[in-house]
Amino acid sequence: MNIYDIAKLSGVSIATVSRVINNSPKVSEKTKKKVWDVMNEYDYTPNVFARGLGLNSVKTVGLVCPDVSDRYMASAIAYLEKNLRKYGYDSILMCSGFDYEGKVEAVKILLDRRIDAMILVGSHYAGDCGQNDIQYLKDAAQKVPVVLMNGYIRVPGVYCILTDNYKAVYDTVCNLIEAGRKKIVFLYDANSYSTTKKLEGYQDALIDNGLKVQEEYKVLMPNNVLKARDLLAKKKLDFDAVIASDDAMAVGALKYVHQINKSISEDVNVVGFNNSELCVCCYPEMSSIDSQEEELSEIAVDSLIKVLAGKSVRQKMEIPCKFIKRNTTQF
Amino acid sequence: MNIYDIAKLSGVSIATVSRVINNSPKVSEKTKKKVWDVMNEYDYTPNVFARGLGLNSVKTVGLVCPDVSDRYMASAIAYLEKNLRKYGYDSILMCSGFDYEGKVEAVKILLDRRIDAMILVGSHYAGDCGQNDIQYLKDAAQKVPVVLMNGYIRVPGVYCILTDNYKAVYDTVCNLIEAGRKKIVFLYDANSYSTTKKLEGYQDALIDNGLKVQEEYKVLMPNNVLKARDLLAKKKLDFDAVIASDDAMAVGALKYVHQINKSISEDVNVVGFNNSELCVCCYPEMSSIDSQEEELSEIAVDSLIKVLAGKSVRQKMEIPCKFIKRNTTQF
DNA sequence: CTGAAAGCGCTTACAG
DNA sequence: CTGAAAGCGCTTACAG
Repeated sequence: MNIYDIAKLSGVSIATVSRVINNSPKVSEKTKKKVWDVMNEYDYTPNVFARGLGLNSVKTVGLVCPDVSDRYMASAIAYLEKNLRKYGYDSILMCSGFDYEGKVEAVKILLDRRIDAMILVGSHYAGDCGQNDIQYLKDAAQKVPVVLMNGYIRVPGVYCILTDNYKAVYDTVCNLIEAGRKKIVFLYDANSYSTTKKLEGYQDALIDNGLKVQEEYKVLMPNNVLKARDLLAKKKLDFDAVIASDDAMAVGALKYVHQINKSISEDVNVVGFNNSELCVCCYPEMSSIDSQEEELSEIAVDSLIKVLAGKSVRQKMEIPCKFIKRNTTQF
Repeated sequence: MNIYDIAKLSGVSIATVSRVINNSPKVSEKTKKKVWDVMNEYDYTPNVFARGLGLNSVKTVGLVCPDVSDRYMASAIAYLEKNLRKYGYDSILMCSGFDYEGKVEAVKILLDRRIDAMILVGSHYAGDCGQNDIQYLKDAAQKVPVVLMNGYIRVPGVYCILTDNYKAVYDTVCNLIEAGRKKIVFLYDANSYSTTKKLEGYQDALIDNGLKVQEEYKVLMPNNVLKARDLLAKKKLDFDAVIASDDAMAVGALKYVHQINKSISEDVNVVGFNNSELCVCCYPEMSSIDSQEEELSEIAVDSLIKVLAGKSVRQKMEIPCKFIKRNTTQF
């Protein structure tokens, strides 16, 4: 069943059928209805490939993230898919991995599929692998609009939507210091854009409060509860507060504190990042900085739709994080 | 730049170019190389839409799950995407939600996109909404191969890959009873296929060990740590073991036990399901039943590829779960 | 408001 | 091993 069949059955030309499919205003209501009825009766669906050939688009956006099994990315992807669908866009998912090659390949596959736009989730696309490694994004942005969620690069055609991670960490560390903490550890798992911002916030807060930035207090580690715990145990660092770039490491730290029989809240404060369910699994429950995936996703999609409609949109949009204070962790 | 340009530039016909694109064995190595060189030089990529029109496929599979932000589904989707890509298939993601309408819509959108196959993740597609609600899957299976991950329905063209949830729970409950537990609670959050199997395993184990199945010990609740904890607190149930259909509820139970100053392991055993990172966040760490997403995803993709290649494949494939015993929970 | 016709860029059966 | 030609099923500028 194709457009010719429908045309024949409804006694019009294929041009007219095409117009009613695309809801063209130039068709009379009467013929519109006539054709619709036939299409419904025979359960006709236009062939996407043919439409694609004609229109050079099938309303698809590429969603790329290093790994959807990561809680943060999964939740972003979920919101994005939902929001995009509202506007009739389907989502092709690519888990690119964290390596440069994987990222380049994912972007290439998507471009070859003639997607209408691309949304990259997580700040691992903003050049954490070196200096010139965003060339592939620049190239991609020449072809389709590119949205970066939680990363920032100043490239025409790349729209960046992010939360203010610098400020979130800066403020938190200031609060910790005001509450009397002096030996504050920063745990992180990557050198991505957002992590770098968090690190800067951490360092600046220390400096602005007259504390020294100590190298051994900046700990790079796997983002994994048990590994984080054990690494801290091995290092035997002496600290009275922890802030981590993701919850899993923070929970690991919390467990370590437990292990050495210190009291969370009394002796040590622990703050996580991303406000995942992990925060309420541990004891005591853990404060965390919420990175607002839902809001970001919404802004990302709205902006993208505007861009696709030819409207102008700001190249960088930053919203504040939210500090989620759990009763049991006080400062 | 299209196939005509390449043909002209390499001095052959478009038929030949098409053949080298498709790596047809009928082309001489010499012309193959000649054409390849031109394609590479001009960075030519065949137009997917035109290919789609000609081949009636663009090597895409639809991935549908109720909600990717669920840990279990996210991890399955991640593995599926990765495995499918190995075979050159791209993945269109659809988060259908848990309602019937959403599921039907997701499947329809995918079918309209002329996907080559469909993989449904989670057992919510196996008819948890009523009796006749799998008609849309039957219809879909007429058009493309359908794979159900962790669900089972006996429908031609629907291939079901699942873990033996019944046995996993049955065995666990038997072990609990042998260890002296008598008041075993079962927590669950839905009436999906797999949950129903788990519930059956729970009940049969009780019966086979001469215990009574008590209705108040089967607790339907939201799959959420704090809500689970609070609901149990409100119910004031007296129990000495808990098994849940997902980790979050189990952790909630564990926290409740903590709250009433009972000892996990001494007084109460708690076992979760899906072996997520939540299990190691709580204290003490929690045992859980691993539902083998990675293995399932691999089998799912392998089977699908076979089906697409016209080979025959078993309609139902079931593998055992793995019990993950954490040191601190003993029985 | 409607139709005839060209065009989108491939694939492939057929002939050689 | 290679090419000419038809076909895949749409969209749309043009003419009326």
